[in-house]
Amino acid sequence: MKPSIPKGTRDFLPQQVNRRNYIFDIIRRVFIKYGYQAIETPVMENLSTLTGKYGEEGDRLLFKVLNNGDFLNKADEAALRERDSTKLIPSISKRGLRYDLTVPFARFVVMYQNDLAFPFKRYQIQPVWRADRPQKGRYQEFYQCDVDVVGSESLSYEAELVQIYDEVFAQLGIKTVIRINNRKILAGIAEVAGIPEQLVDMTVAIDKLDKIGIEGVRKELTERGIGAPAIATIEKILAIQTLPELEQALAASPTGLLGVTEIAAVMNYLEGYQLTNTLHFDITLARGLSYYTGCIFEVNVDTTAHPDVKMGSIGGGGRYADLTSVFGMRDMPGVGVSFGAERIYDVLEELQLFPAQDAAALQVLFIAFDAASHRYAFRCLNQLRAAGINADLYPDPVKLKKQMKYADDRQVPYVIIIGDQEMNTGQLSFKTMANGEQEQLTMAEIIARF
RNA sequence: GUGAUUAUAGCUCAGUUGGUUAGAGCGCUGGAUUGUGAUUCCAGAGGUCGCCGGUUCAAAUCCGGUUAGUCACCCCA
Repeated sequence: MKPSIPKGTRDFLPQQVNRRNYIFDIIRRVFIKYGYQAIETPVMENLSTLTGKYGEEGDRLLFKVLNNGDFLNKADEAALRERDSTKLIPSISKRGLRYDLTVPFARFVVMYQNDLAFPFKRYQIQPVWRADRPQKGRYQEFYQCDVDVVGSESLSYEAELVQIYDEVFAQLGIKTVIRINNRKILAGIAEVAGIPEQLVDMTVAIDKLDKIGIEGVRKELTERGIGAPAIATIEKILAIQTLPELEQALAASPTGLLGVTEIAAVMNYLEGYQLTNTLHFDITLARGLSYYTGCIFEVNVDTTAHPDVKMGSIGGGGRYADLTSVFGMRDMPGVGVSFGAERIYDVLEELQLFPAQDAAALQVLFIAFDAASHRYAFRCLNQLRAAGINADLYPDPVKLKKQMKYADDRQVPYVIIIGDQEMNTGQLSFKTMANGEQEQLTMAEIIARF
């Protein structure tokens, strides 16, 4: 049979795994430094935990897991007869693959509320699954790196998350623009424009501004049934750049003013803190139609510093007033952000920012001529490993050519060749692959080289 | 859910208006070289042209269907 893997999934070669771990390690270390703790949740959740949390589109993109056993015998007869898949699902599938890390986290918080200390600061780096049609940079299985704090409304956490973004991308060497806005400001705009009940329509349209331009947004707003006077008001406010001007424009909306105050408070926390990346208040940032209620964030590659990189957002998040009420626990506010690890990988690759020397790589390969020197080499190998040097021994004393070729394929920087001569003198042939130079060194001298 | 596009050697791909035995590069195996990789030279192995059907004297090539991949839209990371 011809081997293959499911659509939208990927295998990772050793180099790719090392590079992915490089990204995850940086992110993880920063999370830990800021006091966040790791949790993990199962790949599968009860389907009832997942359905209805991501909208109609989200339900369609959920991977459902077929029940074990004689599931058809227990299937909904009527739905089966009508060939109604949607109606049939509950009776044949009770589990699904997690769609994101936020909903499982909400479930987790409710289940362990008595064991957690609030504010609870958690991070989670795990794969999620979506039955979307795959395309460039989008997969059915991909990793999310989420960091959230729940149980506090303090805006100092918003400031802290900006610092986390800043520090991670500084360490990765990517210049980014961290954009910040506030849902309450968007609500204020809708109020001032006289269309408070069409807030969602307005946000969805504004969110596309980068992509479709002001003309496109105008068209989209019109299509969504928003009148010309309201559109004019919206456009006028979207052009505003500074907080004081915005305060004036939103004077009629207490919610809008609160949003402005919140942004100012976050900026205030960050005053005097030296950011490596650009923090930019962007009134046009909207972040889709998700559950955010306060500050929202999005991170993009700085196109001034990296003009050739064409990449969507590489991170985003925001504050939500109530994470857990769908699971019966009220008044649990939180704020969190996510890192788009898959996209960050692509950016680092394009900018050639991955470290050249791979920490996990093999450093030395032993090569032997015959059975006796192979046994001798095995003991030398143990000494190198005991000294903490990544070392390996070719498994058989076959032709040198074959062993050397393996060393080359493994891209090992040094080879130690052992034969009669070396065993008798204790002076091993230590070869530097890059230039082909060979030296006669004792084990002690070799270990001292690393 | 909508649309476009691709499928030929292990991999990446050529293959003319349909016409002899389907090619290249890389990789693989052996040799030049029984103590040396990457470099050089020589030789060799390796293909049911995704699958099913149709047109034709003749199909990798044209037509229909089908499966799978890729890309874009919707949405999203």
